[in-house]
Amino acid sequence: MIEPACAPATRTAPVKITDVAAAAGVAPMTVSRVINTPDRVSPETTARVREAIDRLGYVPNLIAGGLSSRKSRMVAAIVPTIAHPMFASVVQSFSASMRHAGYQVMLSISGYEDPDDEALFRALLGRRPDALLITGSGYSPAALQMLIEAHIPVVEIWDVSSRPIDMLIGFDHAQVGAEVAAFLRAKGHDRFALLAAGDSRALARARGFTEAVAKTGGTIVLDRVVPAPSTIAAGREGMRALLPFLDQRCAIFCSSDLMAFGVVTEARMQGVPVPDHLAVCGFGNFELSAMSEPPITTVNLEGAGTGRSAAAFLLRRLAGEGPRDSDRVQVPFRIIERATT
Amino acid sequence: MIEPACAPATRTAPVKITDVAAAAGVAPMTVSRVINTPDRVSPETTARVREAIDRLGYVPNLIAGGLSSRKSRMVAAIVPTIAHPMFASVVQSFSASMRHAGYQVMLSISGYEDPDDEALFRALLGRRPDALLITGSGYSPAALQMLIEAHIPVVEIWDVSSRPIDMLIGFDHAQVGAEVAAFLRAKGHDRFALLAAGDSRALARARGFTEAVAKTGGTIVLDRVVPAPSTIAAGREGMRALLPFLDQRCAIFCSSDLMAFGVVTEARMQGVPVPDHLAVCGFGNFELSAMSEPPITTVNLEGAGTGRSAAAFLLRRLAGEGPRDSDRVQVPFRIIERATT
DNA sequence: CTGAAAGCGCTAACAC
DNA sequence: GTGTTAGCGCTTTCAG
Repeated sequence: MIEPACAPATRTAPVKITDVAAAAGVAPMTVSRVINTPDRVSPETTARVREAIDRLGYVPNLIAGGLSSRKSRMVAAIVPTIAHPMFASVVQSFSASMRHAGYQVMLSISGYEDPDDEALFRALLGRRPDALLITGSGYSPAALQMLIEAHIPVVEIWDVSSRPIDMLIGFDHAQVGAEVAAFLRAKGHDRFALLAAGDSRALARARGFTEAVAKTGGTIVLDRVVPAPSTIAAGREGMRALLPFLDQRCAIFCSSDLMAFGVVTEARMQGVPVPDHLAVCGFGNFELSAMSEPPITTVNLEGAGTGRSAAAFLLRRLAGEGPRDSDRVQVPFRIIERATT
Repeated sequence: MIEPACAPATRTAPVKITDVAAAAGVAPMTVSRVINTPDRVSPETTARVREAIDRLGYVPNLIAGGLSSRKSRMVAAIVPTIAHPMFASVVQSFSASMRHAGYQVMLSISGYEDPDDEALFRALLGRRPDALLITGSGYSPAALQMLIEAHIPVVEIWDVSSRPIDMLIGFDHAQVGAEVAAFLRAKGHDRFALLAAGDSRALARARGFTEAVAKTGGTIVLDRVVPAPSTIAAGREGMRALLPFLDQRCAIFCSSDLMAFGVVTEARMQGVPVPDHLAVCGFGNFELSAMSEPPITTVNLEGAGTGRSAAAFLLRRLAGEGPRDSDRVQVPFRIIERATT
């Protein structure tokens, strides 16, 4: 005959610190110490309190504790999407690191065009996160002002901003575009196409690409912008739009590997030889670009590394350390040449 | 000459409800009413209070409010990963729906093998979420007991459990496997291979597939399990492992579209005709399976629909409505036939 | 090492 | 419509 470990739920009220204290015959404060600073309590008392905690199934109310201690042990994170491997891995590694340190992540997926960033920030800051991770720039001055007034550590990722609020882990998207252009130019191309999602970072990469092409005397034969986020379908359509310009050799830079894969796939369908007649470069180094055939040339960014670094930055500040020069870092990116260029 | 809208940060203490009340010449409670129940305050008072709120940049402390009202307006969500389009879209649609209703999502990415689900639940429940979304089964009895004792609405997604805690939106993974087997059998196959990730749901699909194959007199020539999560690379490797068995026609069921894409890609490399010599079926209906060439036969599941439904279920409960029979629903799935079968 | 008192910032419940 | 009082459940601070 198996008896349930706990009495049936006759008591519906959640057990609180005073219940545990009464059961263990100590003051509430002692229960609090057992949980938060165990080394300041005698072993015997600790044992008695622990037993009461287990027996009653006490789960401390961190909300109440946070109000009192003015520490929520929560951090907020804002990303435009998690549908893209890049941001998914940033979020995944960031929340793993934060959770490991005892912080819970409140995630906000803002989308690409944010109608009301002030409302979003209010909803987040109202929960009094101890720190904040935000993606890129493009927020309104009023919204940014709210962040500043919140007086919490903020790390911006994914984009170098002209005026970082606090900490920063990003790179210059225009520079990526310029380097891809230089890379393709060095491979002998002089006719280029551009396939970009309509978000500000992708557009910055496109701009950098266009300018570098112009500077070196190349031509842009097609400059196509599609609504963010980028998709394989957009890549295939883009390739079809490019067909009329393929009377001569050409190189295309896509704002993500998804698009690049779409271009390569459609090129194969249409009988366009890659890379001989059309060179393709993606962005993001997703598993797809490495594992599809032909493997696709792309730009690598350490998504997981960015998430971990962002967590490390915030945790250092949360541990009480002050600002440093090294709080603003450039994430290294590099072109990974594969079979499509 | 442009003056900053706010005075420089001389005051570092965060503004609270009493500050606003003093500035507007009303009681704190009135400020609270302006924010939470505006129709119970006269227009003149409202205007005065609003002005003070804006001028001081007041952001209500929802933590304190929550402690008092015993509502956190936060919900916790646990998913094994967000790296897969399926879960990414569930999380995305779920959090959009919840945010729309004023709830913030605390996201926990548990991974596939959870070493300590009790610690995870404690960390989450300690923040007193108003509701909880969890993925699948596989939690320890002690951990599940914590959920029950939390007395909050819980929705389980993605899996039908033998003993649902509360609400449920899922499907029977073994049944998916069985239906895929029947589908392939009807297409004349009698030799089968299986490529599964090592998580419990993928294994359930594999089991259903195997059993159905056995029942109808087919043969499993290869049954390969790889560590979760599934990847394109695992698909390519799986295909190479299958090569020795391809002296005769064969059909393979993969536990995700990523793997199926890997199989198809490697098959092309190896000169194995798809679907004539090898039929391939994936799972998940990611964009990749629809947009790659050849498009891949797969099983469709409404990820975004699941997230929305889960949110709707929880919101209905949070609005005070009681349990219903319809709180447990089967998500429809269906096989989408494309060019690989 | 342990306890008592006094809040944290807000809202429920009850006056007026 | 508005104000007052009394907590929410915990931790800070200060005494023992």
